Amino acid sequence: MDELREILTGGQSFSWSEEADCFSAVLNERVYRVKKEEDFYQDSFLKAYYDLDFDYSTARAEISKKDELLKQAVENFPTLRILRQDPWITLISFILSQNNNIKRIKGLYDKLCVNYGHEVEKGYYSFPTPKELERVTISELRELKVGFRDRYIMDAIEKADILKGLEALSYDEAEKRLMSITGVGKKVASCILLFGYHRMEAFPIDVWIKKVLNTYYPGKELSYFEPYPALCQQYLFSMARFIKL
DNA sequence: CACCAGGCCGTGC
DNA sequence: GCACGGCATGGT
Repeated sequence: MDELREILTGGQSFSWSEEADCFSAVLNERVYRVKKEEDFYQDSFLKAYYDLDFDYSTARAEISKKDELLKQAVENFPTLRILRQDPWITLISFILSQNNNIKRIKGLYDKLCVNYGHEVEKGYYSFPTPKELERVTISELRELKVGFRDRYIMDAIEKADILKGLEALSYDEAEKRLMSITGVGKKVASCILLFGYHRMEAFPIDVWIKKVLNTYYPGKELSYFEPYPALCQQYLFSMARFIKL
């Protein structure tokens, strides 16, 4: 279950909770419970969510050839993948993520669900829609301990319509529109485009990746990671957290 | 006490 | 355009 833990709770999604014998998430108006990779094959929603159509084996082979660190990464996380998440959920999730750590982001995510989402099964709450958050006040958000991100969330709720139609745009144009939301900079935008729109050309640069790039790839251009920038980035992110640079 | 976490904003140059 | 301080919160 270790690798599944990295994929589901390692920082690309905050929807999943680890329970005694499974991982659970409220998505698509119901609770999903999974224990292993194969559990994703049984349900059409989870199949798409788990990105089963992408040719990961070809990508892994190519990425392994690049260098020793990426080779180790592929060995350590043999079934790593980029989840196909809901754009709205990724927008708010990654606003919450800034200058924050994964454990606390998850805590804030859950508070939003319990306070503003709806119960789809006893004790399980959906992530609130823009409409459910329509009447939220900035002071209510501050009480949930989102901190300085309160006004960013407010702006995101107001501008939620920006998310519609981004699929059709070029990466740069979509990024530009996302960055018109206060609190969405280049890094958060790249996470939304990657995890919410499956834009595999994204390369989110956070504090972990900065350390990896400085330590293992000094002077290298990002084009080094072509043609799988997002996957290389995700492998390196997992490695950085895994090996604790 | 310090420093850090899937950063960004506002200001000053 | 780039550098820098501030920012809420909780953990180490």
